[in-house]
Amino acid sequence: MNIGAAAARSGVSAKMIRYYESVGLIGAASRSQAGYRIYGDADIHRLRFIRRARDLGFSVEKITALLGLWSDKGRSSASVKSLALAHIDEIRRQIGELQSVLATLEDLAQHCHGDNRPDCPILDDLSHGRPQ
Amino acid sequence: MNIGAAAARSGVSAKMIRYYESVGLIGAASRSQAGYRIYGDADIHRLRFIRRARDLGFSVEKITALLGLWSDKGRSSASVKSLALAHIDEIRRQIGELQSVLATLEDLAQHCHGDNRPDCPILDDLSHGRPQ
DNA sequence: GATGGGGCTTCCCACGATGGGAAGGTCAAG
DNA sequence: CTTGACCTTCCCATCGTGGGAAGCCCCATC
Repeated sequence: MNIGAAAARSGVSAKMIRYYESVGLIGAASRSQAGYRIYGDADIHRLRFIRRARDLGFSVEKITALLGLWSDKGRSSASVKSLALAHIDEIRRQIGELQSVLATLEDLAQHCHGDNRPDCPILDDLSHGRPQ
Repeated sequence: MNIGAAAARSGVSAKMIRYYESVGLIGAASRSQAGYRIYGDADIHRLRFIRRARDLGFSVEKITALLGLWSDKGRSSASVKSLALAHIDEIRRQIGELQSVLATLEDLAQHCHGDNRPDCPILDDLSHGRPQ
């Protein structure tokens, strides 16, 4: 299977497959006589794993660790879980930050009458760091 | 005031002040005879505005629009509010995505016993796209 | 007046993950 | 054999930020 077919079957673009190879997330694919990369079912499986993990927000670096645990038959589920929990904490932190920003903006927008007058608490806040 | 002092007083690094100038977010600063950038209180004010807006997650592009409205005495608060509301929607969307990912990960982590056995629903999900 | 240290300048590079595109080789169908 | 789709490598761009080098400038201290 060429890289295009592998991309279609894995949901990872050809561009990204080459990129993942360049950063060592997947090993160098074997090549045809013409130099085309050749992939098998195991590669598709691995690429789908990567795709799913990316969708869940894991960085390439974290996925490297996950892939190591995935292929390590003797690993403990505890080590996988700790990676997942760390990621969960990170996401919770991001959500918290966004919610804080959101609350500020909602508050500002609520106090902005939004008509044709130029007075605007939003700009006042941006300008002075404090409402009014 | 030189760029270092302006950075200290605005909370925007000297690097970023030069960057904002290069992308047109702030005008080119006047220069001393030696070529040093010179800033005044109005510039500090503008930089603080930018800093605050960045903290609230506005992109440089959006800040360009906000700055335009800020300096336009005849603008309506409605136009500012619509920018803010669009940003609010964007943040809500981001929070929603993160919450969806979080729910998935929490579910997976909850079903991973996290002991020394190798069975791990997290890796199973990443591997097959569906638990088990 | 010389010297040193810190600040300023511009320019290049890096991040992370992704896409775009050019130039050139290859394959398969007609 | 031609044509079009596919593959290769290489470079560039994104977005906002930081690091660092080479070279000039300013001020204080000796």
